[in-house]
Amino acid sequence: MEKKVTLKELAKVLNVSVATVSKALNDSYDISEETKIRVKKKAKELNYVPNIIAQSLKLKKSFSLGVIIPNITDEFFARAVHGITKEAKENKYKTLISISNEELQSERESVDTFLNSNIDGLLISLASETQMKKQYEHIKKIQDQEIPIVLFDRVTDEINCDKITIDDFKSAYDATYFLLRKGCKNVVFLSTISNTSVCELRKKGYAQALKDSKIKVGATRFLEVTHENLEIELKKFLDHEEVDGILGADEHSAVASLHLVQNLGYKVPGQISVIGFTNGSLTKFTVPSLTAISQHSELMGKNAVQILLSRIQNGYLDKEMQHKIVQTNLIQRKSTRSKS
Amino acid sequence: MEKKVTLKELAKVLNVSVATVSKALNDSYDISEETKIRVKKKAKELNYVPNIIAQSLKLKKSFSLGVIIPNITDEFFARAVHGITKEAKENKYKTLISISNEELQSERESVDTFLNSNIDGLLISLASETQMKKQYEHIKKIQDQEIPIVLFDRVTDEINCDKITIDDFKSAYDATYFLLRKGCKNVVFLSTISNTSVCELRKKGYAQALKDSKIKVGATRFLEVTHENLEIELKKFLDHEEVDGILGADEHSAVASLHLVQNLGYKVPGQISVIGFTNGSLTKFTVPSLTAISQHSELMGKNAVQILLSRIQNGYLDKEMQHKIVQTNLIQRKSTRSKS
DNA sequence: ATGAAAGCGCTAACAG
DNA sequence: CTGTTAGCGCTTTCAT
Repeated sequence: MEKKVTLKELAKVLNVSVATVSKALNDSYDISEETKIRVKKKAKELNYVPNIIAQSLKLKKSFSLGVIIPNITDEFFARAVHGITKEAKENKYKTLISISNEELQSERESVDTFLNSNIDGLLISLASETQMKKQYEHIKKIQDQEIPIVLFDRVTDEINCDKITIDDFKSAYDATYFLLRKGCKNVVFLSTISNTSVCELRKKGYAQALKDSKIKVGATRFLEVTHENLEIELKKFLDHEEVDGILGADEHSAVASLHLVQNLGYKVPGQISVIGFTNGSLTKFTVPSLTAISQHSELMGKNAVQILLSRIQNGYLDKEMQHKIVQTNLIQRKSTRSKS
Repeated sequence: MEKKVTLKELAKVLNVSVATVSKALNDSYDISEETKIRVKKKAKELNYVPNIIAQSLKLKKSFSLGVIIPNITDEFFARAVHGITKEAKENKYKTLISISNEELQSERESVDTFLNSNIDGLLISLASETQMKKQYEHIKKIQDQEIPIVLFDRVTDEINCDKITIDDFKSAYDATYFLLRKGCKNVVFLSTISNTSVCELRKKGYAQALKDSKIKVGATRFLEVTHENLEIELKKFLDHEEVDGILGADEHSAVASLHLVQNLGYKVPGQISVIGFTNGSLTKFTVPSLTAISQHSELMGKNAVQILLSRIQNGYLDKEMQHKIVQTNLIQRKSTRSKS
């Protein structure tokens, strides 16, 4: 085993003090060019790598960011994580990932772990249970330590911190409007992500679009289901109600409903049009391909890190908390009619 | 800001030494029951949390595992990460995640980061570029430090460490055999994950199944493409060749080909049957639903952590390296004929 | 049963 | 420009 070389050893070999070596390596002002070069050369030669743990202890800074996401199989979050890890890496930060599985308790545990790991900042998208129960003391606990937080996607007004989301209201509004413009009159809102802030905002956007419609359209109808009962609930619903458009609040509800209604004999988009949030990599392989709202999740992750790092570097209360909006766009495919 | 309480402060409040507090909290033998209780009570009262950084420095152990995966949008890896983080958390280990994006250089950088973060162990699924170029010095560098490694899914014989995979050969063999049994005669092997160990093994399994066939079947045909050119290459291929079965080496190739061949007018499963590796959550929503090989990726992640932790706890060279095989199974859906 | 002291590897006053 | 010293928070011998 190749033993790790420390500052002390470097110092001995170079016949200087530990302090000098440390300063030289950190490009301190008060070290001569000459010795800097000498030290750096030797450091490279002996394959010196600084011990981050020791640095952390001394500097009270761990160069690590905590990340908590509700789940990772949803491609939205998978891509967000990709953006996050990439941007963090480029800034020499490590990322500690924790998946809450939509559970409040799990989120609390992660916070505790992160807290005694001395993370420098936290990125979190809230679990549905957390949003439903409106329990945020664990988040406040982080803020008590003056550790900056960036909430992304699933946010709440009850926490004062930087935030980044899409414009859920507007995106849903636009998508609904799009369906109406194509001639749909009876659009239903379908979701498997009840109790999340994004779902609530999307519901409002959808409702407002119906309300603003100049032509007469059906009432607002919300169908909130789970992955498990989606099929049975939607079927029941279709038995009673006239439906010619579905707005899926998440990728799963869109893909699953697209599948189901066709199995039930409806033509898509002939009789029913479907639009879904989240433009996952498989949406283009459904039959027909799915019209979807692209959320640019990777970009959101990247921006979230940037905001967090700037907060870390400039101090906790440097300036007003910001809420950044990432643009979305509607990718038109074949699950919606092409003309009214 | 609520200041963090340290051992020193606890000691002062309790009128004992720092050493005593530390030992009491760690349930050391040579502390009286009485003081243990007293100390623990006070610790809880003052909300004491140990500083892991300091512990790490002292114990030369960071309680963190490094994880490197080739990508995260592939549901196989997303689920594996889920299994990993969950199992690690239950054992009080943190997970540092890095995505190599299939690039060797990125893998190297991650290794360096991990190395000076003093990870206690590494979980890695190799990037395709790494496997293609057979460059493993960065991995050896980890082993030089006697940090245990578990290779999962994408492995190589050139690294002596614990491994966990599915039986790629057998799974492909069985899937191919399944197609033949259903009457397919001209099965093509389609992959977008060329240059990976898993792809090579699956190719061999497929080839062997054709070879072992008692009835006369077409020759082995491998079609290795990228996400980008899959469509054009497969189309070209179908123009010249007779095909009544497709074995997709990865989810993407299966889903994309299922989609394409139907667009080209073939009936599935009437004229062409399709099987894919990785039983992602959307495969059941393709039309027709996709027969797939379930890889139990979450379980694989969990087991990988267990193996790694046992190696960490029992020492680097405790016993022979093991190669664990996770069972797969074929989920029969509608993209393959139901009888011959 | 408890405590004093050393030290993990590093940084940063401060002194020279 | 360089070195001495103290100390980050913790664990662990070794005395007592």
